[in-house]
Amino acid sequence: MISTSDKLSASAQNINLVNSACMACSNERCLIKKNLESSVVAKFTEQRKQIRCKKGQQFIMEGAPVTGLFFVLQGKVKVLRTGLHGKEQIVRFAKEGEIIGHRGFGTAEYYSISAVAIEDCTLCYFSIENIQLVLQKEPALTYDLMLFYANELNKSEAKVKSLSQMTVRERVIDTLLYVNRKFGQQSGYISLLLSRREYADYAGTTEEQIIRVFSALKKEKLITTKGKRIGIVDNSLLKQEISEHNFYLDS
Amino acid sequence: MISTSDKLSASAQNINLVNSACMACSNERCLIKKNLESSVVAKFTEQRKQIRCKKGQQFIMEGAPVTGLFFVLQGKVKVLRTGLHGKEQIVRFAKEGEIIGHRGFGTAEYYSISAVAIEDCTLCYFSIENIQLVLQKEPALTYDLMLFYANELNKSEAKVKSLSQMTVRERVIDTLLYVNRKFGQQSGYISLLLSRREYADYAGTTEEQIIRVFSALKKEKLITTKGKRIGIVDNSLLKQEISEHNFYLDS
DNA sequence: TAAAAAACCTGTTATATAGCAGGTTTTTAA
DNA sequence: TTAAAAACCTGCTATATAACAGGTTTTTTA
Repeated sequence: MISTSDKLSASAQNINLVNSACMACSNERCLIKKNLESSVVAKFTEQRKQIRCKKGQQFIMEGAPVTGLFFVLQGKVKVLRTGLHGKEQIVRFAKEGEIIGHRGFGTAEYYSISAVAIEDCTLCYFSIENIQLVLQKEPALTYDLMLFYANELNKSEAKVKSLSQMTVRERVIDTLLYVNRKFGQQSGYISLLLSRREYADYAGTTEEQIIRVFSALKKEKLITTKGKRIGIVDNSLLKQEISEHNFYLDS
Repeated sequence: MISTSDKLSASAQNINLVNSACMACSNERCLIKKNLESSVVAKFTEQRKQIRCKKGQQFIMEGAPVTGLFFVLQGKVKVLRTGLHGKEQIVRFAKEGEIIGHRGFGTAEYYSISAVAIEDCTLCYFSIENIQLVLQKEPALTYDLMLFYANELNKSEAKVKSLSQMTVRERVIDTLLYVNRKFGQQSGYISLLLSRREYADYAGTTEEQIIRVFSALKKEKLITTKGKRIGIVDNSLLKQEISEHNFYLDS
């Protein structure tokens, strides 16, 4: 078994080359990028591996042993877990700068989620051993990661609340607002192209219900649709409808 | 405005006295206790405040500004958030050694939950400023706290899954197993005394449903009841019934 | 220990939502 | 460009669960 410190120094000759990859990276929200002034973190990024993923490709398998952490360099990803009777549940969507696979951190031996590219992606990969090493050496990064987890926890609990207290229509609206907030619109339609089924898997309902609610919202001129594309027409009215549920998390 | 470092040195004369409180503490699972060998953490515990709470008393108010973190020294606590139409939702139950109020950490300005003592409690309190100070100085503690958050996140997402994919009966069983796992039984009944309403608020259903499921489980000789007291008769059969939902989290 | 309050229970009804079936449109790929 | 596949849509039905109402038992408190 090769020790982790060996690995960390193994590719010393690549420092400039690989560092420049992170240095040149424009994902300001990336935790690694944010802590790059630390020499420990900078050295850590030598161990970074870059992975390309085609649309539809799965790069984390639920139940597989946890080997490392992924950061989205470019592209969009859906994070999901397989539920009862194979029904898949979409946990969240991720874009540039976001961490994936952190749920398996620490105690968990196996990934509790799967991750699938919803468009062609470039991913940064770090092994668990390297991460644990750098976290022990760089408290600022650990602190940032802790805050990230705290934030994720808040979002997850907001979802618990939404599932247990919102109607299907409200959850669909909540989902639309979430996707729009996160990915924005381009020429009048949400930039993230999802099937009705995927909306359902995120909102915790069925395809048919999504279709029904979309139809209703369209009739009420709150959204427009064109095939799979969804456009938000009246954001504030949609927000208003779920405002009683303490909608305040920018998740 | 008094600087935080001033506060940390203010009660230097109490070191032995106050430290001994944490030193003598028997909550081995407490993160503070676990990191007490660090002099930074030991010094930090000087700032600990002890609070007593009567049964039913609320010590964190949803929406109030975040001032600090609580640790349960003794007693049992329910953590809840107020939902739509005043319907309360119980997020979790806490016992000795557990952290409360961490959800407000970092970005959040206001507590997203309330905390109420379900029996007489003794709490340890630390202000946010002191905690942030000690976290910056003691990476091991930060790391532990990070893992704690990661774990909480897993539990929360397990709950998302349970809410969206389990039937009411399954959720009730899940709740019974959770409470039993966490608080155990005494003379044949679960040590935590909850009303049917509280079970409902945790399981995400209504009082009536809880009562119906309890009746059914009683008829099937899986549990016994005596007033509010619930006894688990056949743990393994109950587990079996929800096993398809990947029941593996000791939350 | 008696009165009041809280908690518990059961039957009935209402309703939101899931599931099914069969059709149409859109997208993908040969 | 056309065929096949995937995605979308609508009406109908089934069903799990919530809500209501009115009663009983248990617990609390004065």
